[in-house]
Amino acid sequence: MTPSGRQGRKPRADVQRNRATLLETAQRHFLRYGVGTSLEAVAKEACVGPGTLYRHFPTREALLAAVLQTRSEELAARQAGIEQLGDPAEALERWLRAMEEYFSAYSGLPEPLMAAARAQEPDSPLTIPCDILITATDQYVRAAQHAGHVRASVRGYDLFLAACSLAWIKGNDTDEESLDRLRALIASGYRERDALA
Amino acid sequence: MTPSGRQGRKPRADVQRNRATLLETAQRHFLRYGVGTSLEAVAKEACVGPGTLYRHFPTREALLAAVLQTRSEELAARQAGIEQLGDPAEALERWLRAMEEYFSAYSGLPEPLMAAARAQEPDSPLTIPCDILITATDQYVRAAQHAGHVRASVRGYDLFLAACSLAWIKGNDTDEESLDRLRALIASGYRERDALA
DNA sequence: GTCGAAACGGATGCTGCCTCCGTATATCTT
DNA sequence: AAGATATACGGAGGCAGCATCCGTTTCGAC
Repeated sequence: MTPSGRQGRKPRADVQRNRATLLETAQRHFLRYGVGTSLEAVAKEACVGPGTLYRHFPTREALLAAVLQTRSEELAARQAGIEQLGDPAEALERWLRAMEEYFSAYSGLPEPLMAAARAQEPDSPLTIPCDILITATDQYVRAAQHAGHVRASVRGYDLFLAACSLAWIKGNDTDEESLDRLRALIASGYRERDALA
Repeated sequence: MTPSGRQGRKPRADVQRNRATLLETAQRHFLRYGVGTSLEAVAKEACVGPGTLYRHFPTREALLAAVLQTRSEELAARQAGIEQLGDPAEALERWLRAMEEYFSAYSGLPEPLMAAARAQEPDSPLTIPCDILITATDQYVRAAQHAGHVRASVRGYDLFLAACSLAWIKGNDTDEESLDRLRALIASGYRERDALA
């Protein structure tokens, strides 16, 4: 029998401390060097051995997912703000922008996200968060479609992919002007032509 | 004085042979494993030492550019065919599709292309080919704009980026159906709304 | 055949990944 | 307070890939 209900022993203090330090350090390194940064370097700067890092986070993706948890909460906060306004078209637009920024948090982030998004079985720790985002996007899309602002053929997944692409392009140091034109191009691609607006 | 006009010595035969074998092998490996494949493995399969590979192609990008040369010629051929038809809108559409396929030739190809595209100084062997493609795209765009089929705000570079993104998404094993919807979305983004048809 | 330039190729040093297991330590027991 | 034990630590080590350097080989010229 596993001691599932109550643990027979209080969890050790150093575990939580190390985990927190690792997450903090990893976030800094992802920010500075991208998601491909050396995990050994992260471990060293967190003053733990590589073994400890890998015990806490078995794969790079697991670490990434844990670090991303914080950002996800920020995104949720923005989501709450977005849903305040009644205009579904505006809401969709802002949501897409929020996702794009979320995806641009660290350079190289779009790749693992894409990989996780198409996996049906949650073999990656990123699959669940991705599915949540896709579902959320779909809801914004449906609302905007219902109000006649978005073409019927558009799926939430399509715009998820679009946001991912924009983040990818952004991560390649493309100038903001070109990005704005691309965003506009995509927007006028999903918007209904004879919108009531 | 350098013997620039004529070489003082006939080029060695093994040089050309090795180069050809390396290109052939590299193409196979890029095709099977993507542009990130192990260069050591390529050298080994081509029956040369790593030193030889690096002497012929100092960087991964140099090798990639050389391999891509072949594909470029195919693209040029398609371009010739495209310019036959008089419809500029159709021509642009086909050109974009051709570029997308070109970019999808090997998995991981879009990244170095993007990196090369934004470099102004040809520090990468891929910069020149990229500029050629962008210029070509711009010409197709202008022609289509002149005929009133494409919105005035669109630049060739924008659609180059779009094609690159599509290839990137494609390289992440996205299903063809979603890709088609994205292509349609982009197309209806750059097309003029009140087109003459 | 000999010579010299040119090219070869693999040994080498480096970085990063990931695992395994002897050691250290936090918590529990009495 | 001190021993017992589960739990976690950490770094050594094996592996793979990159990129270089230099002693050796090979090709072409004469």
